[in-house]
Amino acid sequence: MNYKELSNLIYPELAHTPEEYEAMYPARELPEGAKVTRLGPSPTGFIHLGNLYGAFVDERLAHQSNGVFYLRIEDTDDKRFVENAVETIITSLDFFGINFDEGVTQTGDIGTYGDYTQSHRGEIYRTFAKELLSKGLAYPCFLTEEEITAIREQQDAAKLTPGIYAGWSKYRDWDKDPAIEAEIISRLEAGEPYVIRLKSNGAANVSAEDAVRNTVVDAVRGELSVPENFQDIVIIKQTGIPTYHFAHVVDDHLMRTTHVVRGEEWLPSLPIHVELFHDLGWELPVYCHTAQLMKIGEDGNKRKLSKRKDPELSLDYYRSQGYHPAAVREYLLTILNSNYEEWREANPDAPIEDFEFTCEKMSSSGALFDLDKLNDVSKGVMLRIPAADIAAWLGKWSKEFAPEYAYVFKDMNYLEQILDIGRHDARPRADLVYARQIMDFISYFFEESFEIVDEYPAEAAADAEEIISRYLDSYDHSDDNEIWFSKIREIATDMGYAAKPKDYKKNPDDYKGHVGHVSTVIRIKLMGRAQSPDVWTIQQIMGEETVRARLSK
RNA sequence: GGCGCAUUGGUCAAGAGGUCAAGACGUCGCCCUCUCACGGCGGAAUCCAGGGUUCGAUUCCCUGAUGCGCUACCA
Repeated sequence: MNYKELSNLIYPELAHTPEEYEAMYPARELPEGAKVTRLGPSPTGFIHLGNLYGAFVDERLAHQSNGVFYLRIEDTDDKRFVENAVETIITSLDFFGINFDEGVTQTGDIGTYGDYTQSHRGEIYRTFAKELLSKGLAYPCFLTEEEITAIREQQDAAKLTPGIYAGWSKYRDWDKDPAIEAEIISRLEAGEPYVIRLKSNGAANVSAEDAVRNTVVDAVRGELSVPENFQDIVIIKQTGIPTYHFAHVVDDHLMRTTHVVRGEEWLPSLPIHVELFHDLGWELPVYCHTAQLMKIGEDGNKRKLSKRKDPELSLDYYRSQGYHPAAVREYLLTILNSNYEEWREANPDAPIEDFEFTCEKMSSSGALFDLDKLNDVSKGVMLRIPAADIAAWLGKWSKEFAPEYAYVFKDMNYLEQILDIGRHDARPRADLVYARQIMDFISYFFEESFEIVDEYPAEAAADAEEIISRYLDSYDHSDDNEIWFSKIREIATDMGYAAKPKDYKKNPDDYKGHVGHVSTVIRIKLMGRAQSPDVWTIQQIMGEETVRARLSK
């Protein structure tokens, strides 16, 4: 029996030939330089910051080159499937502004290079597996788990590289041994389970410097010298489903992906992909192996973001804390491209799309996620969003994640005024960070959440009652900021406080305290806390009634 | 164990064979100031180690260390 006959025995009837698939999915007609990228999540229903990080690279690369960005569902691991996962993936990415041009959507596939769900593409994978079989570049393998374990033990004992490769699977060279040929045929006919393995051309167990190497250009890391693969890796599992390696090669070729963006954990399997592309006679895509986002583990060491261990890094965490998607995007870009911050400083109001993202500017070592930095970036982003938009966005957030704050949204006009305090000054305030923080920051504006949390300053505590009553007596809601403050000064000096903090600092013995202490007493009575924006402005927004009520309580 | 990738302040990082080794976040101090925030000024803080090449290496080479990853019919 020759290779072709064996391939026909394994896959007797297939709808199309490889050539037909090539014709069905022709090279894309796109403008010069357009990049085709894809996101290929497994439907585990969990997307974290690291996924978003990668998705941004794909999205930017495609969209800034007028290319195509598509979503492919990589569900070749049947054990990991989670219900509704696809919906979760699409909606969470959409929330952060990641939109696909093609591929799987909630209402079916879009585009002519599908099907975009790997589990629906069995026929295609079989066709190309058959192609490899018929050329003697793949073979059926009946090794059982026990046999493989035994092989591994022998290899360990002999200090050889573990795995199935030349010399270890008797099925590899079936064509040279009639007995094995007969065994394969009879087991195939009996319907016994088997996998299809690549019959690698590489030489096994040669030293690192003697290994044959190929040069692959990686857009992030530059030239990579990748050693030749020699492992007979599985391309089609017992279930008939392809492994990632095979699906990646077939899909990215047929879907005409130009740039494969993936995490650096794939670097070690690059040799496999290089061989597969070569065996199928296809051109390699441009690889962009990105560094992983890391975090500090319990042991104080850096480690990869983990789905299991870091639920707080799930995208939902940021949504529920109420980080604005634009802030998360902005932060991601700052760690994605080292020249982004500089660009942003020069173009404070430009849309993010104007920034020219490049793989070359990506770091090849993993960055730690930095919440402080995110918060800082967020302040700047929030400043650029109009108060009305923030108010509306907060309302949506509250409905979904924090209904207990419903009272904040009863009067949207009131809320907008609150959010806008000090934001249009020459040196605007930047104190809005994320929704939960904002709820706390503005809590004193609402009777529902107003409470006295700070104590009067020691310098003025004894006089607090008198300060409040004098203040209330002199209070005129129509005073402008200047008159209002001159009255505070008057109360302060009257009662033995310095009109200027400097005077008090110079001669602390001449005064009980300074005007700041006096105004802090008022601030605490009114806002419940020692720190807040300008008192006069807050009073104007709160309204006379509330001000008088709080002062007289 | 083998293989791969990485290594500049606490964090993110720029950088070139000769620099006072950018900048941002954080931190500390001062200034502005009714508090806070904003803003301004200033400080502390970094080239993993050892060899080699060189007049000179943080930069180039080697070795080691450390971290991360891969070593599945998971992706």
